Amino acid sequence: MGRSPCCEKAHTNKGAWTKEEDQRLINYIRSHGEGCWRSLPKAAGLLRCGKSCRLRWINYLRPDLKRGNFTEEEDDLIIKLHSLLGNKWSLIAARLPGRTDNEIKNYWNTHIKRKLLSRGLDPQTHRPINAAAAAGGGGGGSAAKDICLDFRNAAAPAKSSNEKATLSLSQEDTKCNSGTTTEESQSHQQQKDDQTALNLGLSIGLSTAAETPSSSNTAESVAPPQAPPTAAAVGYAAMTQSVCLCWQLGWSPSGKLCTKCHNSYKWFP
DNA sequence: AACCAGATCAACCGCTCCATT
DNA sequence: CAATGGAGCGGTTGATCTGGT
Repeated sequence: MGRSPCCEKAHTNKGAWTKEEDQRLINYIRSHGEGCWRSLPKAAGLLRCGKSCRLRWINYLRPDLKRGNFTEEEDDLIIKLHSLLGNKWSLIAARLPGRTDNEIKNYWNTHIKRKLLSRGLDPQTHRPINAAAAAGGGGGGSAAKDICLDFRNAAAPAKSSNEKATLSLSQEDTKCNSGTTTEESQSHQQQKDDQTALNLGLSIGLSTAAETPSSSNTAESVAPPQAPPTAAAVGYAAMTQSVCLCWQLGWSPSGKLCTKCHNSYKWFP
């Protein structure tokens, strides 16, 4: 059944790249650009798998790579992004110019994990380790679950009629944490600070055609629909319909939406 | 100097996603 | 609509480096 292998394994080199191979790849991409990776090795005269060429180029040879140690700012940004996105290294890398997903992944596993552990935080959930254990059982899920999507509260009488179906990760909006120990409260405070500093303008597009907002959509301007749904309405919608979560993180050049959202929110290009 | 353990990072592997046919 | 193939992603591996004994 399977598909043909991505390359002829019998005739490909493996392991570390030689200078000559690097040079061949660089020369080829300089003159032809990044085209079809599958056919590139042959065209470039390399006995390598296309995937291997792609990886080598992206992770090591690309001219715009920033080599060297990560700065404190980059550290913090990675932690914040990871708390929101989980192990979506490519998305995280997209926010760090000159850094690759592989580099960030390695850095996370070797440095940041330890850093968070030393702060008493679970690297996966970004919650205090005690709380993570207490929340326990199946609670070892991805960090992305940290984002509070608690529509049960929304279904209750709304605190404010202006509540929107928009996730802006400010302190007020992250109500899921409930740590109580001193250690927890310290790291909780840290977490709050982190989240306060970063507003990625996450938005939730309910997959209903009932709303037709008219503003443009950018990371900074995730405007509510003209007549914002009440929290109760949002909660009701969430309970009665499938919810489509489109994260408008603001860095996708294509800004693609799922088909449902695209159809529902007609103001998107 | 020799050995070992832990840390680091480049590269591989298998899988999924998505466009095309 | 299903099959196919290429690209990309995330997890894992293994070679190399570094620091401690």
